[in-house]
Amino acid sequence: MDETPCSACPLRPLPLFQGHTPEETALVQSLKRREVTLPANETLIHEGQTDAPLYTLREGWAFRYKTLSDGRRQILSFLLAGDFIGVQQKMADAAAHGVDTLTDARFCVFQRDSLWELHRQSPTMGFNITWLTAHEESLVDDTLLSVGRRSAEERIATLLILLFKRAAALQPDAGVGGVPFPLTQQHIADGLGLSLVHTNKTLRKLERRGLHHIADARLFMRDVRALARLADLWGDGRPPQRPLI
Amino acid sequence: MDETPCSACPLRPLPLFQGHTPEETALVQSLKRREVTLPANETLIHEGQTDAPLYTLREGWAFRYKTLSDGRRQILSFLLAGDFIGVQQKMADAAAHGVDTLTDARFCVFQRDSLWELHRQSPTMGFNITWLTAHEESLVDDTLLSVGRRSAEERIATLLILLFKRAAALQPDAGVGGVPFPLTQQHIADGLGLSLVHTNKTLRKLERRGLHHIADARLFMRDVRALARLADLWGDGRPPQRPLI
DNA sequence: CGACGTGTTGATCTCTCTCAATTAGAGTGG
DNA sequence: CCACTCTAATTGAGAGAGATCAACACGTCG
Repeated sequence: MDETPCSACPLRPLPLFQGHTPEETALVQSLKRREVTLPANETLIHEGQTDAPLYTLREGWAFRYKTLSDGRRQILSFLLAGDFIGVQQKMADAAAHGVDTLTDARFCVFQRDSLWELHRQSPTMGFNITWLTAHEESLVDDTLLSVGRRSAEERIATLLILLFKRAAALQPDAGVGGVPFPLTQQHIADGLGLSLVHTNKTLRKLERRGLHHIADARLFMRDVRALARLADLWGDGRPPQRPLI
Repeated sequence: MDETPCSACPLRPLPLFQGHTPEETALVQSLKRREVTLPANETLIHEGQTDAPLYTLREGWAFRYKTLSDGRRQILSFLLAGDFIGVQQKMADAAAHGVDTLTDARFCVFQRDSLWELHRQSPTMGFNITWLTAHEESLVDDTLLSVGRRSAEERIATLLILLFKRAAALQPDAGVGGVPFPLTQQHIADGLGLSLVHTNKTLRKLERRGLHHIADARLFMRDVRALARLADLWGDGRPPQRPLI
């Protein structure tokens, strides 16, 4: 219906999408099939679904997840505007992951074989895809480090910092007045491998200490330094210290 | 020195590498710089190193990992012959991961920009790279599900099954006499977000129950069904049950 | 108004961690 | 051949972070 052409995509001004030639934009446009909008808390891709098309998240928040047969759920990553969805879906000998929305969301839909067409017709775009895929993986790597080796406090501090960064990068003012934060505590718990109750208690503890504040689906960072210290994160570049012991 | 040409690469007969044309093989050969061999328990890529070249693991086992500044380590994935190393390294705003060998290992070394050359000169190969990268991520996804939501017993069962599958796929007899298993219990612990002691106790419990057996760096599966039940894994395709509650 | 989803808090319970000690093998040097 | 050292595996005991159970508060909505 009221679909935006790729050439006027609101995501184009973002740093990530700089440098696309008009031809490349036209190519993407030609592969795009349609757009879909979904309300919050709906399923875009069902777990185990194998024939899902390729999506791009144009607006809103979503997340990828896997569940065990008894219902335990692990959120694998959160998806923000500009993220790719479904590259991993292809040819899974292991069952794939599901994708649900966190907010009302709008997706661009591409045919499954667009991935190949993109590679074939534009090596540059193809290269970008691998880069994006690799980058996606590095997000999961970070989460795995958290879930595997950080305490609850540290995990939450890490999540807040990383999500804040990503959300702030999407808005011009870089988040001075806070950034959108549509996750419920259940989502945080499922993203960090914690129970809902313990997530709540830890979140409250950090908030009471004045490290952050969450209200009306917005996240405010009150003491990034303290959070970063907790998270054992140093913006860019790790300090030159090696394991001390 | 005694380097094998790509056309005679021992990995070529594997299903993953079928279907490469002679031209594609020649292209890879032209981008290959050299080979390196490393003894067991050595570092191929240091954590935080940003200028690492691209590698292919030709023979042996290795693993990717991240550590916190106090020494806590999380193994992100295990690498077997045929695996790609270093695609994620590029342009990391977060510090990258390290790569260590588990056994004596042999790597093929490619220039950093080979990734781009490959895309430019052969869309097919470029497409394969994204596919491989996406597949790598799905391995990490699986581990994240384990570490986030499975109990110690379940995690170990899952790891044994998945590693057995991968190792068996690399040998003609499909692992009837067991497969190589060069991990120490510390590696298992670091790969599953467990402590060494608890890993040992859980491993022994499963072994005493007759589910598996590890000896002389080899893994024998004694009761795959029981392990799969524990792991909540069903070979291919998830049973049609939805979360029950 | 009752039902529901989300957040909050207190009280147990338990899985897993940490600490400590021992065993077994491989390698080294005398 | 035998101390000596190192690494990996093993086992017991006690401690603790986080899970589970149970209530309750609050806002939204049909």
